[in-house]
Amino acid sequence: MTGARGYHHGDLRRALLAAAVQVIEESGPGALSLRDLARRAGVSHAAPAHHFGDKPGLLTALAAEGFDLLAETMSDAGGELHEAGVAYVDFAVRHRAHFEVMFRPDLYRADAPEVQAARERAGAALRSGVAALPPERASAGDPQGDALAAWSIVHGFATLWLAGALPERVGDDPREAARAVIRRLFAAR
Amino acid sequence: MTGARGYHHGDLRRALLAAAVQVIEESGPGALSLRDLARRAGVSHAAPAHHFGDKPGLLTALAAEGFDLLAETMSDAGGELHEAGVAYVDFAVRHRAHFEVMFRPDLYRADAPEVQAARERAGAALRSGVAALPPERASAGDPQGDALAAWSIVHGFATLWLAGALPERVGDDPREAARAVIRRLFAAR
DNA sequence: TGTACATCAGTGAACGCGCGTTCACTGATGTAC
DNA sequence: TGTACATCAGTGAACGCGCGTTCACTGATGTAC
Repeated sequence: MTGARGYHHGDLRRALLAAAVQVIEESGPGALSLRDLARRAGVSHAAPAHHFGDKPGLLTALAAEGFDLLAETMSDAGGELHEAGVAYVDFAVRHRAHFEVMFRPDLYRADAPEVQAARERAGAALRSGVAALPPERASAGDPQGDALAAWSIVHGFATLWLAGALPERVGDDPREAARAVIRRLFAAR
Repeated sequence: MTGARGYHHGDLRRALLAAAVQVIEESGPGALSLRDLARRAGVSHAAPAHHFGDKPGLLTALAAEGFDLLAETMSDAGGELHEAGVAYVDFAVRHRAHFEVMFRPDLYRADAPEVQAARERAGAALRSGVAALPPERASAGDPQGDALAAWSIVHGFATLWLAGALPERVGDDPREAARAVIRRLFAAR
């Protein structure tokens, strides 16, 4: 089943998504073309349409996969908000292609049910981290404000990191640098 | 000089930049083509090359203009960090096209001197806001950490706002919502 | 005030390219009997 | 165990399109004398 050869590819869908990730990491989502992906997967140029219809279709699949992966990564962080935040940044850096697509809703069909569901799972992971904050670190009665602040700070850090906008001084370990920034937001008061 | 007609456009450079802003706001930077901009400016398709050479050249000019405008906006906020942060978000929302390009360095020549200089001015505005923080709101001895946290949180908030990723509950006034988030970061402790 | 000339902004025809889309097709696989 | 048939993944030729780039050009403007 996996790795099959010949007329039928075996797992063209996965191969196309993997090729898309590679292209996006190299040159951004703007450089994506279905013909190019087909070429990279060693398949005729019309084959991708069989699986995804069109480019937004493919990116919708990529975004859904991304939100799923993000939700999983954050949940695995142990229910602690600081760690979930570090996991968020780590996800963005390690899955930069997914991350870039996920937050550019003009590129895909953000209202697709599989995207909505996966996005909701990621949101739940964030909220559960906020709920686990010890009282002296939370804003009394404003968990939504805490969630928005936490999301903003990790999202901003990740985005700036990926854009190469941060000064060298920040270092080359995104997890460590992110941890310091998050700690700053949730210092006890 | 301005508004001239006939063979010579008068201010084609400005007209092309304005058209680019419009296209980016409508469809993102990926949709940009020099031929389309020429069409919108009512000029032959080869004219843009006279002013910008190529697409990255045009976007370099746009990015430089953006960083300049951002530096100006933040400086005008009165030297107070909270207000500079609000101004940052406000800039992103009001000049969304500039903002989107500025932080996608693969689209333009980020090492162009006019970009570097304008970016440095914006950075200075941020640092001066941090320097003006009252001691009970700052991290003793870590102004760079404060600056990074502040930048991350406003950048993240702005980005999420522009991506339409925030829940409705946040409201429709980005300045007000941003202020609450920034206050959360710099609460006295 | 007039003339000659240099400079420069914008023109328009031509080119080659990669793209998405369509469509009749063919090869492989699975299933019914 | 064998045959017939349905289904589905992938093919390959063809199309029209918008793009960037090149290049000899022309119209407008400014300046020297």
